[in-house]
Amino acid sequence: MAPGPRRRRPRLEDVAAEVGVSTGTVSLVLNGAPGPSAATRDRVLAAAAEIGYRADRTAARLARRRTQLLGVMLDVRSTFHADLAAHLQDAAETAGYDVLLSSITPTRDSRRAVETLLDSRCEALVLLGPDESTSRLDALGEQLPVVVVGRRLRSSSLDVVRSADDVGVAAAVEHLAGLGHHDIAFVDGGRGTIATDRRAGYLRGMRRRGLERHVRVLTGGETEQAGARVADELLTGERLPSAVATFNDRVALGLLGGLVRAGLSVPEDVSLVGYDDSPSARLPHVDLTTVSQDTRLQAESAVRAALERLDHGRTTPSEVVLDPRLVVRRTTGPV
Amino acid sequence: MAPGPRRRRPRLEDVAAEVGVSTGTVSLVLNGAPGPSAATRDRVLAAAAEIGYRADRTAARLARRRTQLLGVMLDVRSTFHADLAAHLQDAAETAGYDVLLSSITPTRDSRRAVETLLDSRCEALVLLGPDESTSRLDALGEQLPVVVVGRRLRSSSLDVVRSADDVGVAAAVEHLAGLGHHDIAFVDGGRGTIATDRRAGYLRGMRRRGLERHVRVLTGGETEQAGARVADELLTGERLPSAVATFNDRVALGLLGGLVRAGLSVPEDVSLVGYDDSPSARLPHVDLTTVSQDTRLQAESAVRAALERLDHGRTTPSEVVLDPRLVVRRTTGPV
DNA sequence: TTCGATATTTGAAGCGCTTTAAGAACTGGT
DNA sequence: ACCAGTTCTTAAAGCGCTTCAAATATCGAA
Repeated sequence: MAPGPRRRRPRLEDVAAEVGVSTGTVSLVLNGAPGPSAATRDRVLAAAAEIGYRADRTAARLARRRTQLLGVMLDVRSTFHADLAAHLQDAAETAGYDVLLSSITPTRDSRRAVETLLDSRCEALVLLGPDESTSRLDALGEQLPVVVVGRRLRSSSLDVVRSADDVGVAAAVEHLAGLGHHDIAFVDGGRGTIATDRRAGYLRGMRRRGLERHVRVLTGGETEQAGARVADELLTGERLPSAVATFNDRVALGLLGGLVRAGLSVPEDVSLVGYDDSPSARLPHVDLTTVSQDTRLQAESAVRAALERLDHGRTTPSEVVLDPRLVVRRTTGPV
Repeated sequence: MAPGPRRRRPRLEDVAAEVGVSTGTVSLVLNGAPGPSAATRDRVLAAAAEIGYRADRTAARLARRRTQLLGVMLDVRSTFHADLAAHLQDAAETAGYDVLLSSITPTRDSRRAVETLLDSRCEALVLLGPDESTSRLDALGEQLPVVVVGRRLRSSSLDVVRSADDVGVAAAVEHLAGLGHHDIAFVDGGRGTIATDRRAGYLRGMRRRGLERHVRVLTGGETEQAGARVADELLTGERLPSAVATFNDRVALGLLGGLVRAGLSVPEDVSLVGYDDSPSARLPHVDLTTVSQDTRLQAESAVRAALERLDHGRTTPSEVVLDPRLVVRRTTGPV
């Protein structure tokens, strides 16, 4: 079929002309507003379908004095962000808002990503793991409702949704201790607030079980490399812990790889717990016991926080801290 | 700090008033259009910065009779799509277009995702691995320029960007044969066009090396489960191939897990090749030899295809087939 | 029939920006 | 000082839709 002549997109006016009413009436009908009679309603709807009319959101956003747009900044290449984004999409849609996704890329930093959102007149912003400084975020929060997801920070103008990292690791320790482990080590994740929280959770978990003297924090990192390094360290050391909790799944995976290559079995020789419940943790040949953050709930909380400000006039900052959930798989077992 | 009174967003008119010129002049300056004198230009720019003016894209899109919007439909939870999306973003930006991302979610199918794009008046669409029927896609293509990425199809109205799957697998076979392998099996991926192409590539690669009588196609699937199943099958069978090429990385990973658990070493006992170069393939303890599709190039090609239609009046369908690239890592070795 | 009340419909004023024809303000040459 | 030729600016007409006061149509009651 030859590419037909691309016709002008039908406008409200075309539908109106077709039916013989004013554009105002058509608009009311299409938006389900009260007023138009049932008869008119039917005719308008029929005509709209007939000529394949689709409202132009661009124009609608301008005319209505609201855009009903929720801006989401994320790194689309992070599976965690992607998961959140999908749920944010759903939650926003339910509330009658559109979502505008703006991803950072190697050549597009968070400042630019946010600017894009602002330029399209988003009414509120949801920032996934933003790397901006607190003061910049604060300044943003003065301009419009901003919800920060996954980063702990106290601010007078921002809302925060995050999960209780310390609780997650403490639960992991509790699980291991419950399996009879005493010699439980922790692989640290560096010096971010997240790492601090998770380490704190480890210490608390150990203390609660009276295992203070078994506390062993190993310097780790955030990647598989770090995990592999720790594996070497443990293998050459004198004492192998019976269980290891780690900063995140990637570290756990690196560690796992290192141990298995050295001929050790998990969980027979060492039990292992990760953090994040990333897709790789779910691979059948990995099947890592880990801690899962409920992305759906985080997304819903973020949308709710934004809407409270937008539609219900809240002006005081809110912080939602969700409890993560331990997912027991096959890398942990009794001593 | 108390949340200040949220001030009205400054408009073009405010800048104009500040400088004492018309809004038209300000608009010309801000868009770098010829006309305004250098002096005026400076004063306008200064005033705009001063009062923190940001143009409202929503209004601009309406006024200019173009939205300069490129709609991208994807499943944000696919790492492959995410990668493409990031590159599409960059490529579009370079060409002066904005990108609108619309993701399918468990509760939002591709039809709705596309509608969102249409409603915002995107000028062209890039669909990543759309699952719609060819006829629906064709119909879409009649309405506006549409580029389908990663799906082989012939259509009179669509542009297609994809990579040559057969070539990729053939390259894998070639690599293995070059290492001295003869007994090279292939784990199949089902009955999609992609699976068909990859299988064809395997057969061709084997034939080219004169290894017809070693051809062995194993029924596989698309997931790690399938790979694990194949591992069992191979282990219980009489003859273990010396190398295996697989439909994709996930299958390869499942297979790898199965073999290692059975005490076999890769690549010492069996060489293994995946397809996709997914993040898991790059994990240090996996380090899978695989075939990579150049996402950047695919993205750039897709944007180019769209712009050719939009800005240069092309009306005949185009198809870009890119050659994938073999990434040799550590799961393949000499016989 | 007539009238007030109620149900519908419409006209017109925007939303914030772009664009362009036309006007104003300069040039420099005579 | 005057004029054609340039260089700058501006006024005004939209873009496609929403909204709402005002106008009109409809209806039951008196």
